Amino acid sequence: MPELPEVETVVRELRPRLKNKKISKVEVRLSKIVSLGSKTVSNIRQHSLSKAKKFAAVLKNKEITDVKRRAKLIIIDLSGRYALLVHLKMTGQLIFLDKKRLQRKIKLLNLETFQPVSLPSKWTHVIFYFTDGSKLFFNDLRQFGYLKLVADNEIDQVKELAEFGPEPLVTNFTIVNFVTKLDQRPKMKLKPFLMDQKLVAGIGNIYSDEILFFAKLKPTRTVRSLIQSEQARLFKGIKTILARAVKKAGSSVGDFVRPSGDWGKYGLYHKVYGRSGMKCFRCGTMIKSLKLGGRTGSFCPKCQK
DNA sequence: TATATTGTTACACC
DNA sequence: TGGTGTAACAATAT
Repeated sequence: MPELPEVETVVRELRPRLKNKKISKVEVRLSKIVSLGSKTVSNIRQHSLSKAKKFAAVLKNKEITDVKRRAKLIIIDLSGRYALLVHLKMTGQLIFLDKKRLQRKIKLLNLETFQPVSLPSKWTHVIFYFTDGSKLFFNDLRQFGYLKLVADNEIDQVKELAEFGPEPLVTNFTIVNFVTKLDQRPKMKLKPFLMDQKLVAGIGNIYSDEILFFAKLKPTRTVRSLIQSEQARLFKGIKTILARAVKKAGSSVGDFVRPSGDWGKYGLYHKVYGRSGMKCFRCGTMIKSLKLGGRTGSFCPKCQK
């Protein structure tokens, strides 16, 4: 499940590979995955083209100038004042294969079945072809992810981009900013608070569980109930856990793989996520699971107060 | 076959 | 008006 650390990993590994590459062709195999901003559409002269054809037509011959991240959204900057927004949602993948690896017909391991799969697979919905012979594959088992092509002058109108809260890992996100956010939502429970993209950007189910274990706080505690030292621990937890996870290239839970096909290694360090029914590494108590707002979370009933 | 999965949004309620 | 909580939605595997 790609959250901030996984998306950051994808961006860091794609940036040097994609920068200055020229797109020679885009193949859209499932049109519901792609969309275009209204200004982008109005720039296209051939009105009769299908959405997928328009998408491919605009991208053809564009160069990639940068690859960035905001919250869990990947932003691929393009020449000609366009940007491609990519959201991986639950099961999206971006896999990059250069000419050499394509020729060797390298097979990637499916994380559920551990069977080798070659690309494109039945879950490959969009393929980017570059002029140097390399390819970028967008795969998505659940088909919840999307690729949205927008013009630079309409990027501010992308609602989700405008509404994201602060980036937790930037240095000017301080405890003071964080407490301001806490004060805005006194009644919320801690886990849903952490997962709200408008309050702090980029945290999902895995890292909310891990951050709360680090901070020794129960997911069901209300924001209002936190004393100052607990607010500080929670803030420290956000910074520490996310930074460690980025360092380990994220967690390969579910379908997440890096653009190289390699796994993220932070899953080895999970203390509570996915450990329901197992013993707490710290105190030996059985890790419990709970449902909050329809989401399953795990916590240690003894370590987290 | 019913269920679980997640980020996001729609909507009801106060 | 806006904070809050819940349900619904997308598609698939098991």
